[in-house]
Amino acid sequence: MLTADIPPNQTIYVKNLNEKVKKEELKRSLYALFSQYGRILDVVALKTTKLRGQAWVVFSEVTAASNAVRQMQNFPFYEKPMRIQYAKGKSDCIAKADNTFVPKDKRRKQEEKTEKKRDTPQATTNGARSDTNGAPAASYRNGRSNTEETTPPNNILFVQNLTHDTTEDMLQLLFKQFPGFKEVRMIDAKPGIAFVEFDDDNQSSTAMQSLQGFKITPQNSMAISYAKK
DNA sequence: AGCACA
Repeated sequence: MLTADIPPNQTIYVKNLNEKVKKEELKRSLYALFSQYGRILDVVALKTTKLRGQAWVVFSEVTAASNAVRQMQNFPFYEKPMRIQYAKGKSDCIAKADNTFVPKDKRRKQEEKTEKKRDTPQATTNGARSDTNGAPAASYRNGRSNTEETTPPNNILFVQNLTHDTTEDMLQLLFKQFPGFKEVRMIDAKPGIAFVEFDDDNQSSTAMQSLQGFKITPQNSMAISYAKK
């Protein structure tokens, strides 16, 4: 009965939204509002009778979702207090990145008790996301959002959420347009990520800001952070 | 109230 016994999910489910707001505007506003908590990979909203007034916001990190659930709870949004929970299932855009995406035909009994995945994505080389996991953290402050508050600047960027067929050449095309670009490095054993090196921190930062969230496919946005030293 | 990805 407790609506809070849903396990953490990098996607949040938002309800009690003002149904008069048009879908595109709603999505843009949700994106803007929740961006302060981390990288948003997707926002889903449908206006069907069953689904209006609700939306899903997909973050690149579960910790971002956790902070959003806590801190934006009851936030007055278009005159109505948002009700936020973790989503019950995995978003398609995540499943696609996972390679666990199942088209809607086998969707019936996918009740496999998530046993041991051999491709244990355990390798969160991502960088110790020392997010405030339990502490209310600085309340959302509007304005210049410093989304990269976790890892100190580095001339090397860490790129995540790439599709598994992304090549160094593709990334080079994107990053070489920025001054100071040196090289792209990928690791065969770890598909989906890459390191991109620049001459200095300022140049890497510029590239990061410009390409942050860049969609390599309609449903895959690159998540860029500084590499760990 | 309502948990999807047209």
